[in-house]
Amino acid sequence: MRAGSMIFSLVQVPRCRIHRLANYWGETFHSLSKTCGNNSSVRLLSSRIYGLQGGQKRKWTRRPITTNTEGTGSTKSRSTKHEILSEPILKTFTENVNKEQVVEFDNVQYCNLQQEIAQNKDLSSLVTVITFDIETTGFSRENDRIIEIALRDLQGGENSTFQTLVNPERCVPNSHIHHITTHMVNRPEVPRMEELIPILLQFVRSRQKPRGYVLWVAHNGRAFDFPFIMNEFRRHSTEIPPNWLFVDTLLLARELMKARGTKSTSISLGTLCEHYRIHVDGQAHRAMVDANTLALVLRRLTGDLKLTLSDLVKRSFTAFDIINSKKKKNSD
DNA sequence: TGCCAGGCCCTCTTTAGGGCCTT
Repeated sequence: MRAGSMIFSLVQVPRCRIHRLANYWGETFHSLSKTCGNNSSVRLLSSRIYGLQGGQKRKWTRRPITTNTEGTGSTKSRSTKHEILSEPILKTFTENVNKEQVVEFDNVQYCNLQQEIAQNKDLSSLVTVITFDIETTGFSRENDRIIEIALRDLQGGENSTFQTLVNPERCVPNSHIHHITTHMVNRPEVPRMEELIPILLQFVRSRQKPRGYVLWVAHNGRAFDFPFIMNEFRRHSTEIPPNWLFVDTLLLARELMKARGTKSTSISLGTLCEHYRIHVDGQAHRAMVDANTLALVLRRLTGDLKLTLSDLVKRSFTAFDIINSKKKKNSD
């Protein structure tokens, strides 16, 4: 059986009043634990793009890059072969992606999510939940750069994940953290951020529902991942799509801690994994591994907090919120 | 010389500071 066909789509869930996320995603997460690292993904680790502006033709090389990945808590060493996949969807990403399309994408009229929530409607046909993680050259969103990005669409199915190294065009000083070296990313085959953004937008677009929203989930995303992504977009004169919402699992973990009256407990992703006895399948601090781990943590957190998809949307914030809070703080 | 990230939360608190979390 193909892994993708085992994934339980959110769209297939019958409408009901109580939309427990844990119930919705039960099958999805069950499958996730089996399929992490499988071939239901789009990897973009070896690419070359020409002429992003003006819809010029671009070429993609098929140059496999091999990286060694150490398994956490294990002496086993795995060799992962990264190369451009040949699925039709990837062809869609790599052909005819230009800024005009992105602008067209931004002109789409989205549904009124608040109204849908107020009417207690099932949001599963409107919201795409994506866990994601980035690896960077450091903590500074201004001075550091993204060197790896990975996404997992929780509705599963074919091409539900996206991962790639990113060429930062600078040295990587913190390889001891993620084991991504300067040599691995500073290569012509590895896409630069300005090349990657249109493809990333196209991928997300392929996963979202008609007139729907995309809920990005990251751990400590409010302070780190989301502003980092926003800065990269700003640097390359691209606006964050208006239908992107963000949820921070660190805030959910704090909420759970508070509800339980627990204090002074670590709520790092690693500690949450230990708490929930989640097996990390691969090397932590690699984007895809952490995005997969986060998907499992999210399931447990939303289950413990008894959150529906609507509840999660209510706890989300927008790029505007992040910018606004920063401006407000600066003016204080 | 001192700083070199920044948002959120807690507390010995809000006219502030320290710790956690992300790489």
